[in-house]
Amino acid sequence: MDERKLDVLRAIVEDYVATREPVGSKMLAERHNFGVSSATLRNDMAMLEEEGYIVAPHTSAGRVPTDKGYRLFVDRIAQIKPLSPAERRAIHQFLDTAIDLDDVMQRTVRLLAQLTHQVALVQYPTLTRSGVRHVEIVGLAPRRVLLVVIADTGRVEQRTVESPIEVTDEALLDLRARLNAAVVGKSFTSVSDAVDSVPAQTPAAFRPLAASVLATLLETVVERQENRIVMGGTANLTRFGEDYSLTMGPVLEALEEHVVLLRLLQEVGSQDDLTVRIGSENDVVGLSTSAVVTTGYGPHQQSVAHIGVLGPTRMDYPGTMGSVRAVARYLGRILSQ
Amino acid sequence: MDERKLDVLRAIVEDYVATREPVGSKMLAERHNFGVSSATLRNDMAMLEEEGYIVAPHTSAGRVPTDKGYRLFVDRIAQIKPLSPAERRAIHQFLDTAIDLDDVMQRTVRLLAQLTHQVALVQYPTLTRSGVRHVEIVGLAPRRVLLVVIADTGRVEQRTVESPIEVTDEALLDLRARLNAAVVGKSFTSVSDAVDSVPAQTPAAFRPLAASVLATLLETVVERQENRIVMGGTANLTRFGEDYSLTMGPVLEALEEHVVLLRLLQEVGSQDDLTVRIGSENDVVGLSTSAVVTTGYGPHQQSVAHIGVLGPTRMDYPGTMGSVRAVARYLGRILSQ
DNA sequence: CACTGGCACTCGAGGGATCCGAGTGCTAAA
DNA sequence: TTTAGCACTCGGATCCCTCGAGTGCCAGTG
Repeated sequence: MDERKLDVLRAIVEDYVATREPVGSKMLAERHNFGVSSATLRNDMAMLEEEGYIVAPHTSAGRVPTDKGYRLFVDRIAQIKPLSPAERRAIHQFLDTAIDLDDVMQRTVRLLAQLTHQVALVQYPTLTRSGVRHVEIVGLAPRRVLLVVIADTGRVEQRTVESPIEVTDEALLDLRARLNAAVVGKSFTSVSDAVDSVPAQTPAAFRPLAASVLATLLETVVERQENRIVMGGTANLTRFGEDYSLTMGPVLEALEEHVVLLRLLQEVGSQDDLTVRIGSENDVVGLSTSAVVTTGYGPHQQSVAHIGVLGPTRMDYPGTMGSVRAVARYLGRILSQ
Repeated sequence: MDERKLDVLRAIVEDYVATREPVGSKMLAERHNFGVSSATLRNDMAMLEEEGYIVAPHTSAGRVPTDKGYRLFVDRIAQIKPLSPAERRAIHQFLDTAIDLDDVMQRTVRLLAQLTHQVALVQYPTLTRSGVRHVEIVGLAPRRVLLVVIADTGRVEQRTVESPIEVTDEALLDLRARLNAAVVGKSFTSVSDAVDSVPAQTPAAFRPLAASVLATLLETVVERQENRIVMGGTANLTRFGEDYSLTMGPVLEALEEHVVLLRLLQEVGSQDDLTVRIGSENDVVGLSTSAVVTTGYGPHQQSVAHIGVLGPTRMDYPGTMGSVRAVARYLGRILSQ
């Protein structure tokens, strides 16, 4: 691929993102110092169009990047833009004052929305790769107990359990001790193996209770692994001009489906941490004019969940990628503590 | 106020809500059987306009209700529309299968959005009027413990506490027992009194730990009383025609401010359970063309939190009010269990 | 006194017709 | 390979006109 043609594509993407208007050969020659005439650029643009990187909305208008064009831009041209010192400071101030996990998630999502001027998505740390710090059982009623599982990421899951038998304090004490002995320190994925032997060891009188509690525990760690997602900045959707705002209905609908959100966040591309999916690359209906930038995060450089940003395909990729990466790193550092 | 003039206003509101277009005297005479001519209606409309209930967008257009007009409609004209059997069934099916409090809230918000085709808001049960079921303290690190407070509504609050002294199992056991003895069964508002005597009774060695845990406990019950709100159905904002969609930016912004949401939900009007705030009656910037319908809910007929719906002032008030009330009642019934 | 029919008037929406200019592709020359 | 020139296209803006729903007012009627 010709060096100058890449430059031309870069210029088209940047100008289009900045002005929201199709860019023509003349403007291009004026604003950038290519050292060649607009006629030459026209030739290059014709070739770019032939190869499918740009397209003209109609005959007498300039060119607009296609999804393929953005893809090439992201893959081969764009340099991830590092944050400004002011922005870095903002991250610190914003996140360091958080008081608990919920608060961290809330603040992260706001921060990300503010930095990128787009819709921010933050997934709670997944249980899969985290470990169990403590299991607590509390009697609520004669035949009902509350099961609380505390992960070492600070996340807490609770479920009520109906017991087939009357619950005594003695039974609770016994079961609590056995459970904690069995699972504390284990990873969530290995809980199922770890509790295998618990029923057998439990005194026969408590066994029905133990069985139902264990069943619920397994459900909790297996089924509800990656449940919660926080979203923010939806108001930013209106800031991209009418053409995008009008396609906003489907976008908002998609964003309300947790399943969809999870798919968006979790479909990670290569081993490269920063993933960008552009337009039709999202196989979600309604997001054909949207792009998603995601990355993993987690304590100690391992990825336990994802964060990301959604906006129009016509977005500032270098800046967005920089913000997402920076926030993810800082978030990981906070969770490491 | 003349009987027929009220009828005319009703017809104008209903037609305008249905068609989204200013209604003129002719249409009105055709569609409804007033038994009088359009000229008579014109006179009535002129009076209604003089009194500020309706207004003409421009000379040669029909009339549109003002906020004051909607207000009169809601106060004196509208009959709350009961749900259809199918809708009732939907509520049951939707809410009965919920597995925990989070799930109940999630499902409620979806349900409400679906029933009303608007933005639904659901506040978690407030702690203020609920009682403490259990307090749990778990050691996380030598100098850090996790405090978990379980309310009798099933809501769970957790906070980490930094301890000034090394935390021993013995200290935890002691403190846990004392705390639970002091506060279990008490309402959240009386917790502060209930724990007064705890530090004095605590062995001197544990007292610094007790102090910091207590401080956090009080913070939790006092400060974070009415924290969480779930929202859904924002995509419905796009379904009301362009004129409303274009004012959507400010609306979405308002909806992202938790403080604003809380204000919206909590500013209850009279003792009457169903509160409607129309247009400028919401002193929130950006909601001048929106209306909010809220009501309280809670177990055993007492109101511990609020739910509501937000949409354009041009909304189906009778239907919306019916849905909100029905969902609130059923939600209360579920929480009573 | 309330209602009605008639009438002149207003004014926004919609439908051409026209113009303008940014942008294009092509060709021939440097 | 690049450039200058040129004919051509076509969407957007502007203006103008018509159309019709809707209004207010007035004089007449039961």
